[in-house]
Amino acid sequence: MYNHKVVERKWQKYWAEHQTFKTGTDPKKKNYYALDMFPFPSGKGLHVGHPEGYTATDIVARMKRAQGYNVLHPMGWDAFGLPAEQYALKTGHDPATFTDQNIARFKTQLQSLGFSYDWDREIKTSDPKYYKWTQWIFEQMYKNGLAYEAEVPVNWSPDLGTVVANEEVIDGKTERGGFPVYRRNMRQWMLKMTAYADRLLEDLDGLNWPEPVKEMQRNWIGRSVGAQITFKIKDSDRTFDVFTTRPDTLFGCTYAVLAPENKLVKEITTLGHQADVEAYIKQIASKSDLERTDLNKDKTGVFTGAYAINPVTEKEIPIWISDYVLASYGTGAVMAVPAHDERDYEFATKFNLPVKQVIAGGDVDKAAMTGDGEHINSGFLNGLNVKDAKAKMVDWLEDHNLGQQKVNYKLRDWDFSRQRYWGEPIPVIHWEDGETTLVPENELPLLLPKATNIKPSGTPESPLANLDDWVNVVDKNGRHGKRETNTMPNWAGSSWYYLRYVDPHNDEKLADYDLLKQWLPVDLYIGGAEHAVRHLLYARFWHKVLYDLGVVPTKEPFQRLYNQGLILKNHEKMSKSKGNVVNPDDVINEYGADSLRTYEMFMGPLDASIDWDDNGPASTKKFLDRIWRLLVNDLDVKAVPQAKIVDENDGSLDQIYNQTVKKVTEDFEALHFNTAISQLMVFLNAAQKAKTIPRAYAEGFVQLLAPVAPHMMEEIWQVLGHNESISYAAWPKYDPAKLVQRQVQIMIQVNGKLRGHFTAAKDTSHEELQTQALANENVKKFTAGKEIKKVIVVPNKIVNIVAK
RNA sequence: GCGGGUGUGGCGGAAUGGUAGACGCGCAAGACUAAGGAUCUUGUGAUCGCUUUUAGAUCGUGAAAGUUCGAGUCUUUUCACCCGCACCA
Repeated sequence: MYNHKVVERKWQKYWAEHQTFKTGTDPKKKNYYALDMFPFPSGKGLHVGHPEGYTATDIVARMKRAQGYNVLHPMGWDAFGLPAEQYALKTGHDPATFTDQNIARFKTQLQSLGFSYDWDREIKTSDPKYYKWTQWIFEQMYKNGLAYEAEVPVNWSPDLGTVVANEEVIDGKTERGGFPVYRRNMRQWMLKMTAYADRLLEDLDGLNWPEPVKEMQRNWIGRSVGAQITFKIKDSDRTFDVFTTRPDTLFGCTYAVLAPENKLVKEITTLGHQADVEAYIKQIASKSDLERTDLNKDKTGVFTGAYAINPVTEKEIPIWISDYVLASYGTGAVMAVPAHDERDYEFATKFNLPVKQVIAGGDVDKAAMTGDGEHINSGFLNGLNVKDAKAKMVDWLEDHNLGQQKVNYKLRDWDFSRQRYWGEPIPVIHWEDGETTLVPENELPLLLPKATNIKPSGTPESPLANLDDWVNVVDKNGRHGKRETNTMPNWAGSSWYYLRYVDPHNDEKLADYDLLKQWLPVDLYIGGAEHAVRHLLYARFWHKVLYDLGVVPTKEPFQRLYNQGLILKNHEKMSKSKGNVVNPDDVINEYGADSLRTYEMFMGPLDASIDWDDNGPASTKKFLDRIWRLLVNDLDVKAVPQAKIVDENDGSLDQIYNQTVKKVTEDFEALHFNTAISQLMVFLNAAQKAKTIPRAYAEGFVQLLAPVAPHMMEEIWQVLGHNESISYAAWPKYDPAKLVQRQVQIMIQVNGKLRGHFTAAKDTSHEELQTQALANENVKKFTAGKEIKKVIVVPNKIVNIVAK
């Protein structure tokens, strides 16, 4: 009987001792880079969702090795970040120790699944040897004007004691922990991601990624073309700019709205309105983002008392403030055209502001008219449609120096500061004379100091601010300075880790350029869809920056991306609180890693979210055990059953074997593991029924299954008489000549309904098929007394008789 | 509200416009057994029919319409669920 506990341990040991999965460097071979999204080593250990994506890449990696590729298949740890720090705070642990313990546990678990990682290339983002280069990349960005400090509106989470990026705010709450987020201005380090907006958008087109992910990134970047228009303020030499996608409606602009956070607000508010405006701003500031969105239906705002001049009508329009105008998009000010914008319409209706229709159609007494139409009340635009009017208005604005065409993005610069301890220190010193300098490159890494009190300070300073010895520095001229106390967000380390795997021990560079040239871009990258925007956008951004610096040879990091689905339990996400978590350790213990791997690949399409079936691993174990019994002698487990596994080929399995080789190879390549395994089951069923199995077919079958269930297949491979690991045995090939069926089943339809069938030799002529079909007894019943109008013959498939 | 996706047996799921339900789970019957939760064999969409065997008939891929000799697959409308974005001017 097959004992998975003994055999799995045996081969895991063998692989480690023989360095079976050391990355190949044979210059004669092609290279293949199969990458998993590295995990954040949480305290909970691996859950059953992790092995799904990991098994998928492992299968491809193993197949590629057998197909003669050098394969880079690494694993590492996304070790910095809030969850570890939160947990450490709660339990009084040091996050470094705690993280290392978690890593050790994760690694043991991953190894027990038999993944073919090259563990010599293991990395962790919290390792100074690693984050030295994270800091180095930051410094390059700073030198190139891509990292800058600014007072910006941020998402502040008092509960976490830090700001979070826009991308980390879900429904007005923090992604981690679900805490409320408040808007406030803070001095932050920003990365100028917007400078790459167009390239991030354009280069999506060439990527082999799921279309929904590309679409999400496009939406997130949110490019829109419009005009920036300058408005003068009445009785003042001040002006402000607005961004609009509808410059054609400028004649209909009857008021303007500034975001409450707009700096201009204080300056223009007239004496009589100061109290109102201040009260409103205060009210807005005390509301979380969530509360602000909840107020969606009901628009709020106050009049500033100031007026602007509509540049085209030269009429006075009131300036209001309202939180429906976002400070962080465009210019933080809008021109309101209530007749042709739903939001403006709602606001104007509520506050009794004038509505002026400038495009014919609709009924602006009832609702805003946002469609296309002929311009009216619009001077030189009258009679034009929207498209032409836009162009003409932009020309007019440019001629009069009042505005120009402008492209805007929803994408914001990346808020790169966290007021927390467990992250990469930002290598910057602020000097007493106001100068800001980088920590010199030869002094990197700037180590994260050991600290006992890592509680968030609740202020814009991180806990590092309390470490006087660390914070205070003096240069050789006696000038005093303070280190930057903000740390990097945990997306920093994960934005370039795939580069480090290529050359993980290099002390001179983040990775050797020639090696990067050999391995990039990543051929296959599999991970969860939750990273569709954030991680993948950040990584692409960093990659492009490094490309411009000549550090990496490609424009894009990941050529082919695939998202694995979730594994559900009773149609719900698994979670501790629901008590429906399946622990892979238990499954491995009872059924073996091979059974778990096979089940997770068999359960359905890789990208679908599918319910976990408690019988699943048992069923795949049954399948694997049937293979074992078929190929290994019951009495002497070191030999094959001689009567069954023979050197002669009686031809009975020819067709199905060759079909299986073809389908499994193609399906693995396409990541259709469920249908590949199903085909292997079909072959096994046929092989069990066959009198004998040619040894070559038995071996080929074992090879095809080896990427999925490597431990048992290694063992059987050995029983079949091989001394070397199955990993590099050349991948089976199929003989196209043997795929062809001699006999085919021809289905007969009458008026599109199936009425019978017969067997015919392949490539029987049209006429012959038609004659045979019409002669069928059951068919005659349905054609009797009817006129045969037409007979459609699809060779080797079907005959359809149209009778009336 | 906008964008994207998915709807197929009791369940997970297969099906280049050409035999719907491959493969597996579950279930049922039988065999081997002291026993079986092991293993093997057979059956398994619904309804009817046949029930001595072999056939066979009607319906059936969320719903409705359309294109076609022929639609799970293509088109339109609609419903449900899931994911993403959510005042982006």
